[in-house]
Amino acid sequence: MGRSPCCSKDEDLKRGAWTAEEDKILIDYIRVHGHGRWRNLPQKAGLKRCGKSCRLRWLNYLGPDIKRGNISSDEEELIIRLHNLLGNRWSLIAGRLPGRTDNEIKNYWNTNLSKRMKDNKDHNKETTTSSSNPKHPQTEPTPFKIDLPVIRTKATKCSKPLLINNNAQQSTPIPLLLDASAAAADDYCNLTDADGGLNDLLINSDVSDLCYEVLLSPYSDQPTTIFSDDILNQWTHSYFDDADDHINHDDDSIVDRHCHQSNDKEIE
DNA sequence: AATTTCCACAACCGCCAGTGG
DNA sequence: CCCACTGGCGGTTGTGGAAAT
Repeated sequence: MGRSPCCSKDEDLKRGAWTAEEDKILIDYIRVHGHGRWRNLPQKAGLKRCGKSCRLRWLNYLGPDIKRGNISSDEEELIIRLHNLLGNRWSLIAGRLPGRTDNEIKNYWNTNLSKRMKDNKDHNKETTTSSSNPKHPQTEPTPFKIDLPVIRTKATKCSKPLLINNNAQQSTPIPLLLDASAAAADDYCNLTDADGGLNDLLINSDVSDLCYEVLLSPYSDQPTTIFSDDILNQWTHSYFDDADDHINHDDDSIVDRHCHQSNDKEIE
């Protein structure tokens, strides 16, 4: 016997678009009682809605900090950069855009940007193809082999930072790699949200300074984001300085993180 | 003017992690 | 440890309006 669903489909609950009246009821209720306890909220507020639906309505539409209106070009550029960096991690991306919700950004990406990105990609492919000389085919370029530990993102949460990949034996610290293109992969370690610390760093930092991009493969025009050592040191120290009881610092080591999740894999 | 297609976005759904009893 | 509950996330769907035919 599993958990009961958020709202039974048999119940006489209203679905679909919210009316102005329902909005008002929800706003008034939250103004007085605050939000939380979403499951019981509709009943207490007198709404024939599922709690989850109320929560979504509040978070995505009615909340006081929600910014309506068109996405500016600055915001768009930031979304593109962050998506390149983080993949489909809309809540993280939204955290960098005050007043914008993850849903809004997700919609904007799906309707505008993803198509544009695809078009750009196609255009690049065409350009590359048309510029090649069939009589003198170039040898396939050798993929740039980079022997680095890779952390692929996963859209799940970490709660505890654990030590730690010690590369003290290496003469130069190796950069960590975040492969945003693998964001949907199921079984890789997550680079974010160690008790919120890294999230905060991501959210509160200027991403344009965080990283640089390289093409690891000549077969893909999808750049891979590499964080510079400086940034990683900054991240790891500013975060872990506050958590010294968790961490043993090692001067020449790059701090690596593993998730608490049992299915986390070793970095490659 | 009527119909069809496309687009934007609000809303829904299923899953997962965290939490507390 | 187990289980139920809650909140949160990302993917997907539904729908109304605009544009095209």
